[in-house]
Amino acid sequence: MNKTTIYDVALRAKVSLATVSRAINNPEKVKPDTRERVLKVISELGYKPNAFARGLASRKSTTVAVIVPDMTRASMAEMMNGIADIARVYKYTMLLYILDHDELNEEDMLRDIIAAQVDGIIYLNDEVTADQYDFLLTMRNEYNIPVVLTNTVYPDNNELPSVSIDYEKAAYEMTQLFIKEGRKNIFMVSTVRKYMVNDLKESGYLRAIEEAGLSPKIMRTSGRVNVNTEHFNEYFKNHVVDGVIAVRDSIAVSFMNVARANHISIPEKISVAGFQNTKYAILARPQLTCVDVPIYDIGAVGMRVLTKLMNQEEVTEKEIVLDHSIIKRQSTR
Amino acid sequence: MNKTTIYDVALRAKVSLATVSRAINNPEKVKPDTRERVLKVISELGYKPNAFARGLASRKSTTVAVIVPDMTRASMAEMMNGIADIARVYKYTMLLYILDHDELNEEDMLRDIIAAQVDGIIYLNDEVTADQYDFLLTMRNEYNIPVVLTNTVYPDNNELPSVSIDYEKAAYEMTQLFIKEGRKNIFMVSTVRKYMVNDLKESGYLRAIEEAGLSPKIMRTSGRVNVNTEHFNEYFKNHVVDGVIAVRDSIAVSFMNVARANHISIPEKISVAGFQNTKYAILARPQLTCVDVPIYDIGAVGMRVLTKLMNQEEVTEKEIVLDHSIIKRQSTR
DNA sequence: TTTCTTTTTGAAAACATTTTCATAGAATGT
DNA sequence: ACATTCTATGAAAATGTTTTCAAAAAGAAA
Repeated sequence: MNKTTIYDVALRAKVSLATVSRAINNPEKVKPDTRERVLKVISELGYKPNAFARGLASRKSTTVAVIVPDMTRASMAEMMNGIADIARVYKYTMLLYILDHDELNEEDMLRDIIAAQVDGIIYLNDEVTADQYDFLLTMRNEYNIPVVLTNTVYPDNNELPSVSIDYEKAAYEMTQLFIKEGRKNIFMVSTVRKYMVNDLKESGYLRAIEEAGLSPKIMRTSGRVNVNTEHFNEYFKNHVVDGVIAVRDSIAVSFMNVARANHISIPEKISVAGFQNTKYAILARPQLTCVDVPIYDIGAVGMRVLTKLMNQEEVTEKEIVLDHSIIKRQSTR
Repeated sequence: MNKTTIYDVALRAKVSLATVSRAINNPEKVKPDTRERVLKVISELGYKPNAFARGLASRKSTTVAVIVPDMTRASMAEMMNGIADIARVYKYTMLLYILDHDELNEEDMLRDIIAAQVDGIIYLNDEVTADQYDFLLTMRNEYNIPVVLTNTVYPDNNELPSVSIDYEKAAYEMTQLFIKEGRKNIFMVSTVRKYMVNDLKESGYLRAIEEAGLSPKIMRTSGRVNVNTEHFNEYFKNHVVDGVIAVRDSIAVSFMNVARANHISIPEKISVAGFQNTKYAILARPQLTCVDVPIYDIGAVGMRVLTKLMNQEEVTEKEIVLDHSIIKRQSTR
């Protein structure tokens, strides 16, 4: 068992506890030779301060809460990697809260998070409900815990810092691309369930369509593959279509499958594009044109911003927008 | 700020700290009416014990370390969901350790984990190196922290409990299926990099092939899509093939793409199958036959076993094997 | 030197719990 | 009614740090 405490170190280095503690946390406050002596003993003994005692005494945890609605969403894993890499650099530990079927049981979680005394919260979601936003605001304002949103923006309120891309613009550009290709009947395939980011994509699409004097056509389907396959078959029987921009890669691929089944060639008859640049896009045939979202970077930058906030450093930008790009592949011409 | 401490509760309920603590942690040791009175005050005040003080005093953390090699592997997310759901039920908090490029920096992590005083460790990986296994054994044997492996087994040593499926058998069955279809030149496409689970799949494949008196053909490729596409083109120019069993869905899909590009029809000419039953399998055309691995359950059961171990309950089975099934789709006939 | 700052250090308090030990009171047995 | 066991409670110790405050040591200024 690891029983090495700060006492052991102090004893062996012939200094007091206070000095050991300082040697670790405020090295500049202890004379160079004693500091070195202490540090040497620490490494000899393999001493590591007990996280609980430390947290209790300092009222700091060097822990951040990572709140995730649903791990299975494709973007989450990559974003987590970004967060983890930065957290490692700054020596933060991650406490993971996966929401229960998207339910944020505020009572419980609030208590948990308070009890854990996390130093910061990073919220990973393409969607924030008003309740959830309120909850996060409470955490920040009442409990003084910095909060960063990644891959989301909350409309009409940028009180909480966020890191994302400009989804509106991305959709706008993608739509323009379709228009330049001469497409006239461009559909946006969005989700039935409302997501903030999808709203942004829709409005970018609408802006481009209106500018071009075309008529907007938004179809909403389920994110579930087997459901939307049926739905596509039904829907496009009655509609003329020569372009489809889906809010997710997987939906785009799903549409391409339906098109192939109906012997409609892509991209000759219909151009198709998606969002995110996942593995689905590359494995699909034809390979899918899509908006590349720098998901890893969003996580990494989000965590970096959080470290700044936790150290009371000034954060100049509240709403950080990273660059996206459009990756042209074979599903458009 | 949340300043409600156990003192406030004690004062208001007119009992001592000890009683409050007991009312929370050992309800049976306090008289029903006092208990109720205390609990009532607790909820009135919204009191939640400080996790640090609690951890410090009790030397327990109700926290488990979840060690993940790389979040982006498709199975991780779903497994995490399983773990999280069970952790929630048993009120455990998850500390997430994502390895740095698969490197387990033992020194650091060991210290971290010790310092955090986690009550248990759950290790998510389809691969455990000897070093990593030693590390985990140390944690268990020297520091008395229970460890559970999920989706892995370590050959020739089942000291540490594990939860997985029988990959050997699954591969064996899949290969038999191909043989029954009359396939003679069945390839197993595995990874260049060695993974324990892939070794198991290979040996299941070999067993079936040998039983049938066919000659085994194992090809190893990269997991990276763009790399293996090239590789497939090259390799199968010089080989007769009528069956391909890939160790991952994505590799199988990747192979199907190459086959299509070469106008080889699936499943007429070649049967193809994968492992895991991911979304790739469903989005692919033809849809992919594959082994369904109950990934969520593996996580959930793993976590459940860990809770038992943490509570010193007896765990009868050390090596838990969950059921798999073969899902037949259009890529086999 | 002597005095005044500044730096470095240690003693002790604070952090918020759980747990041990002792004791008062209630319940049980005789 | 008395002795004995059991139950419910509180006082105080223990957990392992950080931080405050005061004092000692060192350095600078006179």
